[in-house]
Amino acid sequence: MRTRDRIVAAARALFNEQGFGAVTTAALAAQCGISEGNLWYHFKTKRDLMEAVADQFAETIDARLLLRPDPDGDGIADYARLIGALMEEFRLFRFLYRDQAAYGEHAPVIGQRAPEWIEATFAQIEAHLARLVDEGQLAWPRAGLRDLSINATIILRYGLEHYRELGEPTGTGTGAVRRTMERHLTLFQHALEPAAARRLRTALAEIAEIPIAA
Amino acid sequence: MRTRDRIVAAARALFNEQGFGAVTTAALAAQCGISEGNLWYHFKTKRDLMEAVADQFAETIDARLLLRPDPDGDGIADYARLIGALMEEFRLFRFLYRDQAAYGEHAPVIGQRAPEWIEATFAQIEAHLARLVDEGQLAWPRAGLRDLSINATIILRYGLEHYRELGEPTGTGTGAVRRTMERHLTLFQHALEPAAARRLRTALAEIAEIPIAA
DNA sequence: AAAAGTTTAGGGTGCGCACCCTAGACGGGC
DNA sequence: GCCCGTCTAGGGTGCGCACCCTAAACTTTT
Repeated sequence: MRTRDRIVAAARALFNEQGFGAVTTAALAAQCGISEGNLWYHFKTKRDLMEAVADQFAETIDARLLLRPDPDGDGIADYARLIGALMEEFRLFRFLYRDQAAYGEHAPVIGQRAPEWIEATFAQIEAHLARLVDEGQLAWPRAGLRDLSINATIILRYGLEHYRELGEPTGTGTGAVRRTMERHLTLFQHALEPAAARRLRTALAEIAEIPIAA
Repeated sequence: MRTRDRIVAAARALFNEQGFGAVTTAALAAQCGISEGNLWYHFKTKRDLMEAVADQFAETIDARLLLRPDPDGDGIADYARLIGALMEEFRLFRFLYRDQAAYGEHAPVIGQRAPEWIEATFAQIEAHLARLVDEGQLAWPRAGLRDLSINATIILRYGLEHYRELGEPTGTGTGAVRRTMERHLTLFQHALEPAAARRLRTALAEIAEIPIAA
């Protein structure tokens, strides 16, 4: 891996743990096992580094937003795939999801595009849920799918913070990701066809075991 | 109002807007219309000031946690009262609710008590919802009330951030508070007796108009 | 082998910020 | 009038941090 990429990855991880402001360039250089001078060779300012992370964030979101329910596929599997991708994103860029509006100042791409991303995410989830309704796996009024999508997004997104504040560990392997996904299921599991509910639960449990690209 | 109290109130408001770290003591003094020296007369360190705000936070939560559904009262009114108190708290101490775990380092009371507060909040909401079930106003399985309470807490709590990120104004008078409360209603309004749903909606709308102690 | 790119080590700067210090002014209570 | 508490003004310090600089060493590419 190129040094520059290693720096961006380490920065993202440290920002997730401590927040952007609390991570010193000295600590970051040490984490990468490089000299601070080398950090400055690759990035002119700390803000440039933030923008590199933000660009990755944008790319990740753009790629995820391409996910669509397959018309000839399996709605449950497609939905699980989407939720898995979302959770991965929330974890990879946790500091940005913790207080995204505040980072808009540091990285213009975020400030400009956050609203559109959020709306597109709701629409994406809604499309997947609508597929479940079409397949007879979910009994939910069409008019209520948007609200369900929004609520699901909020629950998934803030789930890890929720467990963190309860004093529970939230890192990989702790079960927090699985619990977060299960929590979001409580929004609509009563309206799922029982076998579909079981399949979805199983699919999400498998996804929860996949470690993220640290 | 005593200067010390004015300082604490101004600090809380500025921390809500900018976060603790981004508020300089110089800016705070200016906001209070006092000299910086006077700020240091009242508080030895910035952290002492943080702790004063945190103490208020703790008191507010402890007082709110005393709210109980009145056995001889009206479940809907009691529930609205609780939700109103919660929303007020989320707004008064918005910065602490934005990233509460991170503030545990600055103010020990938060770090030590956050888990217990959160659990108590769930139980409180659950008790109020159970009352609605008992009164026949809400059709919800008793076993599902805890999940509903948790989800409601998360939605209410992060609702303002949600609108903020959509680029919508969230201050007093913008309708964001009302929309947040309505959003949480989408979790269970389909299970509310129709007249009860209308009454609750009306009660929450009235609460949303009450400005918070700036 | 030479050129280009990357990295190190070690010194440094400038700035922002929390906080200190001091003498004196002012206001309220006795 | 005295005492005490509160506040001001204006000067300051020390520290943490992002970032700079430079020569040399090392690695990769041509």
